Amino acid sequence: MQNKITVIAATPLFNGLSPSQLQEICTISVDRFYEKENTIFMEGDDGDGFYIVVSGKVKIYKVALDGKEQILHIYGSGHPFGEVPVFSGQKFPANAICLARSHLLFFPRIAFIDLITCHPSLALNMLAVLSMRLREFTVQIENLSLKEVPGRLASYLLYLSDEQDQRQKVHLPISKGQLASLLGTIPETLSRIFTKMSQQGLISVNGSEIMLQNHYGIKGLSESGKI
Amino acid sequence: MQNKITVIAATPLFNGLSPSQLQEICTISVDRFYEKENTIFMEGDDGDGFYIVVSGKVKIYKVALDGKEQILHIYGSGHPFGEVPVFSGQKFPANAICLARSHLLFFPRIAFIDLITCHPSLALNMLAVLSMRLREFTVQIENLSLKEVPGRLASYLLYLSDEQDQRQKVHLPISKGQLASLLGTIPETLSRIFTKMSQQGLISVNGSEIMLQNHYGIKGLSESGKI
DNA sequence: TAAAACCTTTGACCTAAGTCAAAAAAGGGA
DNA sequence: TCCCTTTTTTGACTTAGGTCAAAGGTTTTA
Repeated sequence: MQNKITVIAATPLFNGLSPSQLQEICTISVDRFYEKENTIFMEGDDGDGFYIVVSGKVKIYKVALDGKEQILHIYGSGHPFGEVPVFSGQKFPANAICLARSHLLFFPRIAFIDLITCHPSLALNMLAVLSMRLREFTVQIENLSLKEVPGRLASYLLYLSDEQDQRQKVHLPISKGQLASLLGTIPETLSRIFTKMSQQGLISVNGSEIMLQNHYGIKGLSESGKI
Repeated sequence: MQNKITVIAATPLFNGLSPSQLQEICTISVDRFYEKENTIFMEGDDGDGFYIVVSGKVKIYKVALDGKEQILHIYGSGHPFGEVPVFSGQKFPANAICLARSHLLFFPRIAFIDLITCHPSLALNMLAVLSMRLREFTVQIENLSLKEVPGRLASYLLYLSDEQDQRQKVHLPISKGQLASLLGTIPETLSRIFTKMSQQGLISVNGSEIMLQNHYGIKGLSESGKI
């Protein structure tokens, strides 16, 4: 299981831990394999541990009664998720499903809490992870409440540009339908906004490749939130 | 400073700590007093510690360029806030202002991290606090994205009903203008929805006293999210 | 390679909720 | 108590974005 210790060592959550501590962490983790579309957990389930993505892609989301969904996160290699029930003692607040064949590590609650209790720096790392997630949520709330859909799309494109370290061209890592759900809208609306932004010369779209033609204009749109 | 140790002892964050540990916590905390409308910190400021409300009321919020605001939390006695920069090492992700004369305790970052390092149960408590906050944010995102304004208001009234342990009558703890901002809308829209829900016999409104006439109907509205 | 299944786009239409303006009501000193 | 300020409500209007339906495109699979 070469992969496993490599991913553990590269995960920010385990930054700064000694090799023996990493080995300990590796020992308590359990490999879990999922096919595409497999559900990992559902809102309201009891959580007796959390996960880290080794490979694949995981979607964390909420659903309304009418079926509309809001994506909270999409996580790839190295990202932990599902920690809330571990520390709050409550149920999962959202659903998790695989968007691709995935290899996850599962960390059982009890063993992990023991580990945290002995290793303060692991506790501080986990506090940092949750804090970063809180920050991400404040951004998402700001986007949903204070920006219109074009502003949210502009923000997302800039986020991708930054993440992929590409100033000109970005690649959408998910389908446009899923992107609509991440941005709190529907595919039809997103499609129209891609068209409008193309007409305005801000971007040009070719499938899931987006050319950022006017970085400055996109930035303005993302900050003002309105057209 | 009788108040101070009493509040510290009653705060969930410090649950299960020994009297001597509580004393230690009391020692590192710094009293801070604010008038109504005083700013505590602003988005982008550096944070070198976090706060707990002893008395008064604090609003955590984001603002758009056009001045529209979205309230993230309103905190009263016993609630900690402003922890994100302490653990993430980044700036404050939102603004904090007092809605009334307030007495706060400030916990300097360095001293508190030392304390956490020595007391694993304090670390676990803080992890629980952040986890609960993540859960609250998922609810807020769900409300903003998957519910219409009447559904959000219904949810909020049920939340108050639960918190105030009053099945029939609830008291709005903030002005209707601030409530609009908490629910991600504007005062005019909120006012119209109060009127509509009254006409439907769900509630009756008398200033900031709301009678819940049809608990079952309100629940349905809050769950479906749509009228 | 054809056919099926799925994803994306376009068009026509509708509606929740925002904007602007003004009136009404409620607090808060002096 | 009265006046001034702030908050809340009401009305007329606009609009972002959702709904429904159908047409192109892609990708998968048999």
